[in-house]
Amino acid sequence: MPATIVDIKERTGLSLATISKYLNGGNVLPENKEKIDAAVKELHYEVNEIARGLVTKKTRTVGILVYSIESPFSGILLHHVGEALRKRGYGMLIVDSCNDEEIEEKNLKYLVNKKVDGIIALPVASKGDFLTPAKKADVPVVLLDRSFTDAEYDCVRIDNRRATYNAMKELISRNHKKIAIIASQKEYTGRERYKGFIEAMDDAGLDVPEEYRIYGTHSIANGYNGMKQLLSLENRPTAVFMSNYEITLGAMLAINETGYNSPEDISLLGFDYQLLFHILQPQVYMVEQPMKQLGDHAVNRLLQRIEDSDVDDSPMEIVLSTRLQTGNSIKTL
Amino acid sequence: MPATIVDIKERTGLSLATISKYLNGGNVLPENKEKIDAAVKELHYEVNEIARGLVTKKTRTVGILVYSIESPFSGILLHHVGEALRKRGYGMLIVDSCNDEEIEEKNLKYLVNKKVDGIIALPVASKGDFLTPAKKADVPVVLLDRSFTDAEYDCVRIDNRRATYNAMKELISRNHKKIAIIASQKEYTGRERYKGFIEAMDDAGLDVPEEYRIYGTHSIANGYNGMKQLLSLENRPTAVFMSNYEITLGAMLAINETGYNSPEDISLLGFDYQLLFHILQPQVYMVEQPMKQLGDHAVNRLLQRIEDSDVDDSPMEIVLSTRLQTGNSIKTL
DNA sequence: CTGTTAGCGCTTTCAG
DNA sequence: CTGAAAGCGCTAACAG
Repeated sequence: MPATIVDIKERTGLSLATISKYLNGGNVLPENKEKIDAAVKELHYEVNEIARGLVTKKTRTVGILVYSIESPFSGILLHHVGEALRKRGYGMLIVDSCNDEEIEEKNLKYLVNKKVDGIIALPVASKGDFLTPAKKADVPVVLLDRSFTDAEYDCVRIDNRRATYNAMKELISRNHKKIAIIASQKEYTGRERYKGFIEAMDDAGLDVPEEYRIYGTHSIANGYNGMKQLLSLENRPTAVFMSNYEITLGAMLAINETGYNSPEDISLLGFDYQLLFHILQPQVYMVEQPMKQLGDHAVNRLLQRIEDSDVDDSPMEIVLSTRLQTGNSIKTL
Repeated sequence: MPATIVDIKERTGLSLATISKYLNGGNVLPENKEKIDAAVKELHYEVNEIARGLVTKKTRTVGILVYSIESPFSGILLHHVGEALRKRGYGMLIVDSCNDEEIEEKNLKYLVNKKVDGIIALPVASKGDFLTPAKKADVPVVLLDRSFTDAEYDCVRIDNRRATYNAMKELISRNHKKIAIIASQKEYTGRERYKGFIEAMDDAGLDVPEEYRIYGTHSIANGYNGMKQLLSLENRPTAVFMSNYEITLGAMLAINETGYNSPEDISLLGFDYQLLFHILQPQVYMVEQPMKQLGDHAVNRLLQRIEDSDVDDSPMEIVLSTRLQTGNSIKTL
């Protein structure tokens, strides 16, 4: 039903080529310009992006593959990604993997079939196999927040290991020796942060007994159960490092329920700062990621690959730095 | 570079029509079936959805127009919407209005030009004017969470006014008389909840002095500043109703900072339950919305309009019920 | 600057 | 059941 370029042709008597050219920013006689403008207005003409995409082989759409759209962390990241894309004239086709690798695999194919110009992926899987269809179809992919062990794709992220290592100094320098960790072994970020933790402890000559290592998933449940378990130990740790937002929430829930207090009974160090942690008592020390920069860099790198034909083709990691948001959740021993 | 149906034609010797028919579930001789399957596999053929869309005039994509993708509330809703769409074979093209009406207007046009089959809108604007391009292009729209005064579009939501009215009974029946409100006059939901509040107070014969009415936006800042203001009044209220998630967060931040306690010094009633409120002290009484049902109903209604040609055409409101999540933030006077 | 022509990759008549 | 041919709405040569 909507007007097409042919309707404009009939209305103005001009040729398709002239109209198309003008509509795409080309030059035409002022007289024709007016004619076209008038027809466009009267007919409420809007380009059919589908038809355009078929011939240009560009959709000006970037596919976003996100492990979970529900997580507040990804929400904030997507906001920045979307803003950066919008400013450069791109839209985003978001697919939610619901933390499920099978769904993720299907979603990836869906994006490729939709002919997105590129993909920004916050993957569930820890290997890049599922990205093969994109590679085959020559669709560039930039990983965001989460990387794979083999650096086959561009990736924009923080140095999770180092960020954790440095944050741990806060606990160690304040004389904590019995430090436990609740982390994820399922997610890339959780594993990296775990390594940073272990390194920091090793370098400080501190032992981490098995019972101090809660190594599950990035979930509220893991934080909750993990903290309960730690608090019930005979030899209770004096401090706990929690490797992400959800774990931190869950852990604090457990502390509240069991009647312990932080930092009196237990000191806390978390990851993924959000405004929310201002209103919790205590205010938790948190490693904060530069969300806007992460989104901006991912978009820049992807559009570079899409728009510059002669871009440096080798995979590239962009690693941004973090800061430690201080609070009052750590007691000096 | 990817294989097309023509490549399959050359490989199998069959005609385009036959291949297309089979690929779309039609019947062909078993012999040909095998040939096509083999070719598809060898060539890694995948349909070009763009080309298909151009001829079928269906993209199997639903546009999502969301006021802010950053809000945890919308994140959860989008998760459910996405899941429901995926199960029915649709994808979602999400555009983020960043709480800005101008962006929203442009985004709407973008979706229409992208030829989405339908749109689910969580609008910023409080009037439906900006949706005209969708109407003109015959793209069905279902509003979600937020409605307009004139019921021109389908809408799936809760009864904000009644939900507030009923929740207020909890405060009123526990003898609170000096009850303040922090709400939004910018958003539809805020205004409706404000009305429900006023009605409840009126019916209880309770007065709401001007200084008890903080009427700004749904933001952490409004909650924070509003609560500070209320706490500094000479004639302090004994209870406060907060009209959404962000306001509740901000208000609790203010309470924590000023050293007051809830429920001892002030009783609290909020809106938009989230797991997070379990770990705050006190646990706030919250009106909880049926998120999954909201998403499911929005998708069902939209797909009905898209797929059933002879659907009841008149705009329809689907209003779901809420429940009150109890906590310990209300003192009985 | 303008117009003609030929597709993009697919589905869909309509004959055979 | 199969194939030939037309065309979705647009852009991209290439002439004029």
